[in-house]
Amino acid sequence: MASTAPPKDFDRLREAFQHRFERLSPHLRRIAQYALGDPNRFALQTVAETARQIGVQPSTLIRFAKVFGFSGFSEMQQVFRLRLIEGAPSFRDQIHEHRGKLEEAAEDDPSAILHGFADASAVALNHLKADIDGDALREAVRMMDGAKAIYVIGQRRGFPVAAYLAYGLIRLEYRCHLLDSVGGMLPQQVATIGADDLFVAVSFAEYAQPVVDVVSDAHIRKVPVLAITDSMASPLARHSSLYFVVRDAEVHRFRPLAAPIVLAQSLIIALGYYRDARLAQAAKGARKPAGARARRG
Amino acid sequence: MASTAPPKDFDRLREAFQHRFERLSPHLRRIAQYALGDPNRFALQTVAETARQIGVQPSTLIRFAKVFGFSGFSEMQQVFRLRLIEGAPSFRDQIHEHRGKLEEAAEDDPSAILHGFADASAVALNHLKADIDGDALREAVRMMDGAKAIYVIGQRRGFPVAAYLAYGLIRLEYRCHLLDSVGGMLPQQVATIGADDLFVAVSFAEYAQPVVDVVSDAHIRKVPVLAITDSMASPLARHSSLYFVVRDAEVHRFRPLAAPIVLAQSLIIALGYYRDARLAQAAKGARKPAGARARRG
DNA sequence: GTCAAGACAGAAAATTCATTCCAATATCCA
DNA sequence: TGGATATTGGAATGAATTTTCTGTCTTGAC
Repeated sequence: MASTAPPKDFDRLREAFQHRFERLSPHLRRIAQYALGDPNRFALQTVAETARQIGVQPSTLIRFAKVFGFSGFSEMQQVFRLRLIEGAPSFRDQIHEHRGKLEEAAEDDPSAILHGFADASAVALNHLKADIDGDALREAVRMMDGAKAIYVIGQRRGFPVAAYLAYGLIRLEYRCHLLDSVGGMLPQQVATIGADDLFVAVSFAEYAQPVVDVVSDAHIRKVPVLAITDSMASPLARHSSLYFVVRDAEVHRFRPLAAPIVLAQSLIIALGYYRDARLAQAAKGARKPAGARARRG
Repeated sequence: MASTAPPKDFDRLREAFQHRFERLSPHLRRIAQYALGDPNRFALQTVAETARQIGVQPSTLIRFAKVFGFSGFSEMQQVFRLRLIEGAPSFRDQIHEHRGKLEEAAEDDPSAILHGFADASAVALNHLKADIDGDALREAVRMMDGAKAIYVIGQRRGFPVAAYLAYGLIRLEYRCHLLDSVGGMLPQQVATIGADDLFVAVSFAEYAQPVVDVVSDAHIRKVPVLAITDSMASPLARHSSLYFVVRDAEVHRFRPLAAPIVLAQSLIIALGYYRDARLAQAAKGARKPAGARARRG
């Protein structure tokens, strides 16, 4: 076994785990993963408990410790325990420490910026809960589920949201295309979209012109449009069949994206349940009259 | 002995300690004091160790536990240990509580899904505030500001975050490229990145292989890598110069993106302030010796 | 001043736990 | 395909730790 001196502090041990990870056997890898993935639990559980959770034998844990130069598991676990005692002085203290200087002198303290921005985002999430109408969500889900194909567009600040929507839709196995303007063929792409498709647009002030153009074009051509935007007065709101307004207060000259992202995720989740329910219904209905035809290739 | 049901969570136990403190015998008081004064240590030490530190006999600790309705010392210590495992008292409990009533009763109610998911995201934001180290943020900002060019990559769930980072960096007028795999030239693109550039990677479990490959390739070639991922055990953590771990609990089979998004936004904001400060400094320094040359084309 | 009730110390017992060792299995190389 | 090496599984062992138990001490009341 490795006779090198065992790492005595957590950071070194973590580095050792990460450094030797590739050279470890499968079981030992899983141990390393578990230990780094949930170090607190690892610090407190007994060998038997941890072994059972990982799905290895207790003896494997001892071997693991010895590979890294410890005399046994307990000695290695001690490093994890010390981190808990000394490393994290106290959650409570840290929070209080920041709360004092939170609102004011934030500019040169990244940590304060993070705290402030996270708080602002949390506020935005509360606004979201209050603002979004349940019926509108239901209708949006129906629109997405019923579309032959879904085209998603968003630029600048809206692009991440659009990207998530496209990702989620594809994960749910909907036919979905994220319209970037790679190749500069955006208008031509949009021209192929029909009335039984769905257009999903995400745009916030100041509204990116291509998105506005594409949406109003779609609207004229009777393509249903679902919009996520930041004001009822937005050009997207005017030209869409259904839209969600997500208010965001500006913080540090930036607007939180948390609220629209959460809205997008919620839409995807709701759509997933909706589709599952529809499929279950269809399967049940089809079983009696026409035989087993619940799934088709 | 008190035959009342023992407090099962830390907050209740703490209250019980405080409430009955005056009525305790001297030794039991000292135990209560020690336990609340250094709960982490109390959670980790053995009966013998704690007894020696307090200056009482081990059996006194068992009696202490029984006074509060526990079957023995170990059972009481378990409450202290759970607190450490689950992080700050509230976070995980909140998620679990909400998960119970919100996740189940919600399937056909999009509004409930939105509320539940927004709450879960808010919890994730609290995690974020507690987890992210201020020094690491500072270092990340320095890395970004000092890089000749910044390359951002992220796929699947990480793509929206990567997209936001790229957007923010470009808005701040940093030289930045978002690496999508359009055209399938990803490895070749990466091969052109040098040691004075910076690589920013965003990836969560299950880690998209191209991102992992690209990061480990960059790491080998000594290109600094800044990673945003979800575990210390992540392959990104292994191969990066600096990484942020953003934990989030799965809700409705989807993981909230709010926390990594907020982290990304905070990084951009902090970077903006940092650059402004640097430029102001440079302008002031340059004004005297060499005339007005604060900005260069 | 004595008695009673609770608190405490310390050793002994019981339980739990980490560790060891060997057999069995899987993996790799020829 | 066969052998060799590395890896894993599982029961047995031994150490450590919690818990129990009994006797002693302190405290307060009558």
